[in-house]
Amino acid sequence: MPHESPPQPARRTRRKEARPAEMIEAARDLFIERGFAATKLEDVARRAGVSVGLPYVYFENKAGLFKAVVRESVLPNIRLGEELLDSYPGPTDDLLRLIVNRFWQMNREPSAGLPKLVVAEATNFPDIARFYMEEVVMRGRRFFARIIQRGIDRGEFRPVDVMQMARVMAAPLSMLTIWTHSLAPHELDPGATAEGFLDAYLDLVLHGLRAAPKDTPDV
Amino acid sequence: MPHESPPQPARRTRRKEARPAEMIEAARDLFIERGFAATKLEDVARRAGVSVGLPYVYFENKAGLFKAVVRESVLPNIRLGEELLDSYPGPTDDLLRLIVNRFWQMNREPSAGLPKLVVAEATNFPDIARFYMEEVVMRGRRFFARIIQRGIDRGEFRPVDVMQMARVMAAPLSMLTIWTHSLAPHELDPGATAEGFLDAYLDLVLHGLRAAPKDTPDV
DNA sequence: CTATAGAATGAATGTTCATTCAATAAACAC
DNA sequence: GTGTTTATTGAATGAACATTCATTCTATAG
Repeated sequence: MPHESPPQPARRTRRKEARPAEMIEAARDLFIERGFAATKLEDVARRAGVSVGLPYVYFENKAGLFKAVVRESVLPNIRLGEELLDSYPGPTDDLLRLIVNRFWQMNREPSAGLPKLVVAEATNFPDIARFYMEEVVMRGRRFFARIIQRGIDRGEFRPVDVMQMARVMAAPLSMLTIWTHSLAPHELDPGATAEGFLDAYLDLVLHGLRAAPKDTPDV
Repeated sequence: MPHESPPQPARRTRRKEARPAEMIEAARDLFIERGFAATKLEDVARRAGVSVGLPYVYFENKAGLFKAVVRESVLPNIRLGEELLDSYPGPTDDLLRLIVNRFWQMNREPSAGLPKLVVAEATNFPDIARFYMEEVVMRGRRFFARIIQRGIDRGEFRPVDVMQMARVMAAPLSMLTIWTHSLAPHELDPGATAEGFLDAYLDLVLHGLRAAPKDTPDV
């Protein structure tokens, strides 16, 4: 008989640094798909390519892993749009279009399932809910508030209650993200695409905020 | 010693007709609060005032109870707004304001937590997801589409992609409902009320759909 | 008042996991 | 090579929980 197992990555490799991230990623995907309670740690371990016992070396327990998932998945995606907002010189219309485009790209990443997960588990994990409120929700509101304020300051948008309008503007995008990871796979209307939704969203928002209704261009 | 237990409802009463509804209600509240997997049937039974075994007399198992919860909780609240839409004679602006008011009232009922529950469990219960898509989502979209079409037909709203805009218009309301049963209890901004949200929502939508931008009133 | 049907109970069962930890084997020092 | 450290394993443990069903009790008929 010739040699054995050349392509297999050799079980029991020691990679102390890479393990936590790999387990967090595996846990994130399964928690998002099935929810916290319905996810077995054994499945997480299998997907991460480790044994059942290893998560307990790096995390206190299942809840600790969950908290790590939320904390680690939240931070990366936050600064992207904020930089854009600060540097963009053109009209706020176009800025918003650009931001929606970036959002649409981000929405395809696996971590985009987090909002659904957090919403589903908020009651069972109050400290995670608080963390998410501070780090994501409040930050997101301020982000949209700044965009609206920018439009008002430049005379492009009419004056509105900026903080409330920020919440309303964020809502359809949050809903789209949650939707993508829940009911979207069971969509019955072939025309109900994310692109169509975002087009209509921009249409409504830009018309709804526009300052000087002097002309009425089509679409 | 005088008599015993006059106010107690006497354990082991036989009420074949009332039991299912009572267990469904108890299950609904707990499923919404904790999620399906994290809810113990023993807790459901206790809250419904029955023994652990009784749910299995009326439902096949825990999943069967879950499905009954969704099916029973969905139907009641649907026709309310549709009747209003058919009978209302005035401007579509006012009709929408009225509908949002009714929605706001419905949002306080316990069954308003269903969207969050369905979204959270959609992946684990595909047939429930399909049912909900048909009975609630599609119906809701058609409802909003009819409102928009009504406004366009009456010359009050500008022409838009009606089906897409219906989805966008429904999104903030769905989001508010989900929000109420997830992160709202951890709100950090005292000004972030549901009323303020709905005011801004109406403000945005009515300006965003308005047909003839001849004047620019405040508010 | 007694008998019968069937609604309701709750102790018992079996399974499904989260969690533990003694054993194993990479990696590295010498 | 040999010894030491420690990352990793996976069988074993025990608790939690869904589900069952023989028994108990209520309501109603006769």
